[in-house]
Amino acid sequence: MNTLGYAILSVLGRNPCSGYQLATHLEVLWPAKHSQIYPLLTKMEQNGLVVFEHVEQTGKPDKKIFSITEKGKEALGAWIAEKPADSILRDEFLIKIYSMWTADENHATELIHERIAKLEHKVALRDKKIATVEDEHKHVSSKHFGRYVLLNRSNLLDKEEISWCQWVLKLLENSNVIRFSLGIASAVTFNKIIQSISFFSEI
Amino acid sequence: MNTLGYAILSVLGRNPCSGYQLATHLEVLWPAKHSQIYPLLTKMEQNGLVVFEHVEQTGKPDKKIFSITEKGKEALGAWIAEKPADSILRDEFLIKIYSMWTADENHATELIHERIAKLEHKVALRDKKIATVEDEHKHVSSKHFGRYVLLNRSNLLDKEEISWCQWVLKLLENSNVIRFSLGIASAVTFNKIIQSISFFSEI
DNA sequence: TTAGACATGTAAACTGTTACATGATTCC
DNA sequence: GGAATCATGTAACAGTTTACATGTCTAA
Repeated sequence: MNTLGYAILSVLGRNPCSGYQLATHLEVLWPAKHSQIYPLLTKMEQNGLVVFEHVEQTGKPDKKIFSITEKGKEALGAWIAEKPADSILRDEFLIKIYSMWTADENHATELIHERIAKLEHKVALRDKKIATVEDEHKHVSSKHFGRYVLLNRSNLLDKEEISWCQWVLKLLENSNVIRFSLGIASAVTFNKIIQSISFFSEI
Repeated sequence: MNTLGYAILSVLGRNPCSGYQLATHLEVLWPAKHSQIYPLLTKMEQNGLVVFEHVEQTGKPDKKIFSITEKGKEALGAWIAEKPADSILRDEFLIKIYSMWTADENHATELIHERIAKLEHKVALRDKKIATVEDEHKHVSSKHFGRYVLLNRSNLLDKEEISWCQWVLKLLENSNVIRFSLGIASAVTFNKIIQSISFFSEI
């Protein structure tokens, strides 16, 4: 069993659901496409980790509702007790930021503004989700506690990244000020600008 | 060419280096094993994006020092101008946190403490790296500016995650207080505890 | 003396993405 | 009329990891 399998067991541990629903719920935990989820569910069902029930629907296609079994819960519990593997982040944005100034300096501001817009959008969506979490699910005793704290985690981190973006924008702006004013600026003005650039690193 | 290829070009854009060195430098940009890097470098060399020079060494194995070509710079520049793909984060810790309380509540505190330790270790290492960045490389004009801002980004985010971990620990602690004191606590005390639990969400 | 850094490569296995396949319903 | 949602599946391909291979030097 791979990590995706345990992620699936985690989601099913709260609510039985279809492969289609799993694909959306997994997004925050361990992103996967339906083409990976369906075959794995079949395999897990054969191994007795999950069971499913056919649900006929009118107007919509029929679906299979999967639930976790006792064996599945045991397997999940054993896996959780192991130390988690190091996290892996793959983000093209980081590569582009890294090389931005060697390749095309003017494009940098646009790239960062688009990043901010995306992050703000994500935060807004999650804020709505957090707002619908009822107070009784915000406590350790609730099975929705894990989801609640993870939603908050993502938002804290995304907001922090927005702050970082704004810091970088400030650095870019200040460097433009220097460039435009170098011809007329006195040494005193220049030093003031240089000092203002490092305002963030002192926080 | 895949994203790893552009990540390699990005690193070579600053400093020519060997496949072995690339493996370490790529860690923050696009993690990859040497078994993936070496064959790709050969392919990129055949396509004229990079060139290499044999360097004989005594005591150590010989190495190939790769540099980016003009064609490589053009390819990188064109790729940077495209919109970055959505970032992908795969983190087993998140799955374990999500399921922690259904499977084994007592283990949660340990898991989070280990997370904090790891994050603090990473931050300390990066702080050292940031400290060695000279002031002239902290400006947009430097080819090390990208690395400098990315180091700061990672540290800001890791520090924010440490705060989040401490918030979760607080929630867990408070729930224990409630559990232990329920038999003797007055309604007033109970309400005070409940209020203290949400202190963080008001920030 | 044993682990880790330096250094490069290949092969097999596994994981993940894209494309192919089908089809009704609802909302703009 | 077209896109999105619901719903499940397979096949081919691309990307990533683990294991196999080899060998020296240095520091704990």
